[in-house]
Amino acid sequence: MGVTIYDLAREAGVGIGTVSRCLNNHPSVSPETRAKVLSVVKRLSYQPHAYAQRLASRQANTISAIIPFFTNHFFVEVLRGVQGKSQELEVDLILYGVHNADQVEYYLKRSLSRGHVDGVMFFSMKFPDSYVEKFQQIGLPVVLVDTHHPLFDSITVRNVDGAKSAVDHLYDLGHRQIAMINGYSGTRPAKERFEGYRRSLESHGIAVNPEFLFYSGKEKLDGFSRESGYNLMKRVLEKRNDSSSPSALFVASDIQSLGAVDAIREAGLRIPEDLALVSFDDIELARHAGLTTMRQPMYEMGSLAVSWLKARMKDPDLSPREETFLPELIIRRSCGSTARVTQSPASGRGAMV
Amino acid sequence: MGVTIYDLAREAGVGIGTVSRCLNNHPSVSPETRAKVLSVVKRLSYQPHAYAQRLASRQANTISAIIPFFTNHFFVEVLRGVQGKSQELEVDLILYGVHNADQVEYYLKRSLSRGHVDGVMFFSMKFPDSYVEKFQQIGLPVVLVDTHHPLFDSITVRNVDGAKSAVDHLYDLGHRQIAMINGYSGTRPAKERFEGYRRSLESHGIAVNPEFLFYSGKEKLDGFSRESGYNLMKRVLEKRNDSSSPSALFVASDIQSLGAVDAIREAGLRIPEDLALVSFDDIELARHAGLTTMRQPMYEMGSLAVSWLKARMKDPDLSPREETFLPELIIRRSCGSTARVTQSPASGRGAMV
DNA sequence: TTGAAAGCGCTAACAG
DNA sequence: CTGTTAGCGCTTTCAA
Repeated sequence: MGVTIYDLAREAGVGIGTVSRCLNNHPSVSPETRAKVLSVVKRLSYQPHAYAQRLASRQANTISAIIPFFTNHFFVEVLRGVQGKSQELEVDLILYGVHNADQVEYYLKRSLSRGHVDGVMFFSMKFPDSYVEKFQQIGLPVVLVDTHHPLFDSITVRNVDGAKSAVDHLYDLGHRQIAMINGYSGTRPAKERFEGYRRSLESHGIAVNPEFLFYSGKEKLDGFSRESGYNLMKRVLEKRNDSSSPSALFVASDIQSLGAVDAIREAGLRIPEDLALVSFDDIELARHAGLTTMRQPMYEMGSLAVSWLKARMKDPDLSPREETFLPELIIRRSCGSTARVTQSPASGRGAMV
Repeated sequence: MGVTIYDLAREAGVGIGTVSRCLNNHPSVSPETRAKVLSVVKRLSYQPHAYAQRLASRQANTISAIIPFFTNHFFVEVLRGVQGKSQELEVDLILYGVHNADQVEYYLKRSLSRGHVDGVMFFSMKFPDSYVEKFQQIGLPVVLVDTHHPLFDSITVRNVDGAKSAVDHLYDLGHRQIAMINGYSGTRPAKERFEGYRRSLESHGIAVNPEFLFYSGKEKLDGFSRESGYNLMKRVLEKRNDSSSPSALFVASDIQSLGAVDAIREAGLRIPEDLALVSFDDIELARHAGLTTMRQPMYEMGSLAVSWLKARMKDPDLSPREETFLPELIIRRSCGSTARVTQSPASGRGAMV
């Protein structure tokens, strides 16, 4: 069906080894032979057979990304980074989008299949213990993003420092009664972001007021949802008549913040005059809604993951690396800062047609 | 390094052919032999080598998707559909995200590489003429989504009908002075959406008023951008003092509509009281912003693309198929309809953590 | 029902 | 510098 190196060899009057060498830029080929072969390559519009190459050379030149698809915005940005770097490095990217827990194992198994991929990136989910041994054994490189395991490379965000900056910012704006809306307390981001909140207050000599802590239960998406933000904000507002009511809130995620905004508006209150808000993530909707937030460098994380994977593919015995990214404060309207970053009203990112 | 069928054969005391038959559920294997082999398979935790299989069986069980990454929202939804269906059908999905025109050719070439993929899906861009012949020649299945070519399967949206519905809706709400903000007139969506606009007015006995037509130039993203919407709306508002000013607008895309909203707000006007808006696409931001719009069934389009590709892989000689999806009117706040669909305030789709 | 053997198209080691 | 040869791990005839 297709043109093979045998065809090329016959046509050019050389051996297949020579053809292969030409194709792979091997140094020891005379310029004339090379020219001759390459002209035949062009004439017959030869295309190498990817899998034959991969079988013979014993590398797939392909990596896979196992990434949750339900966390809307994060994955999009990260994926951009992954995709951009994969292309730059000329490796193929197999995308495994996870919608539920079962799929994780399925994809892990699939990636494990010998020769299938040279490495896998695993995002935002707990890496199953039952698989770490398998990967170690096979020696298949793994890079973890937004999650952590001591035996693998991992790229995470400094939630504690980020949260602290967020709350510091609120403090700097004069707020002293700062409440927090959080996700499910069993999750790492919830724990760490609370820790940052705690540290900030502590550093300013303010005790954490348990009345000011609003955790979601173990619900859908661990409470990192618009619904949860809405409901928790309702609770915040109910308590408002008490002696000391918060003048500002640190919300653990933008998506919750969006729900909180709905609740605040419903109650006829103004942001930031009545209640200032700072949240976390900087998803695209946050920009649109004017939320002050802590930006996670998602693109960069995705991109770095690919670079690391590639490095590890070259040298599998590197000891596990860790990189932590510091979130950046993005000042918009919701916090009431006068040091607001000016934004042109028409700064959309792109349109679909 | 890995366990091969030779190991299995030796261990089970049979030939490799038999092992292969067991693995592939070939009927002519005795139950005992099968059991014996399969137990060895399990014991040695054998994993087939994907590329060896693919080389020998001459099919890749992999498809690729060449999809623009700059059109933020559309691609995300479509990708969800593609990914979901790929998984259901157990084919691997190679993702080629396009950021600029050059990449298109690169990826096309890459997909063309013999044996690499069994089929390719091509989204939202003009399929280069220079490549249609190549694909035809190699017989590599292609499915086009949100774009069209007579020689390939294509899945598109009925822009004309959708636009007509949008404008009909405005008419039904009592508007008679309906202007249109459009993208660059050279693009298919711009042409078709205008055509729908025209037909709607015509069917109601209203002549198209050239003064009411606002086209963007051939700028970034062909004018399907927030900036363009903003700028065109400014022009609309400047003309407002004239004898007959529009009471409603049909905007060719949500993203432009978002820019238009900015401009309207800046002018101190209200939506929908002073100006009603209906747009097109139903990107996620549209929901958030309360835009009435025509929803494109993006997930379904992605999903169908994979199904079709698979069908064509089975039977390459099918004649080209076409499917057109009818956009659905999603009523929100921007049009001022009282028949508004009720929406819980907290209906976010998902959070990142 | 089964084993042996011939590819699939390529890379890479080995002679020359 | 170049041709030959031996795999890579699997599928698939073809005999037995």
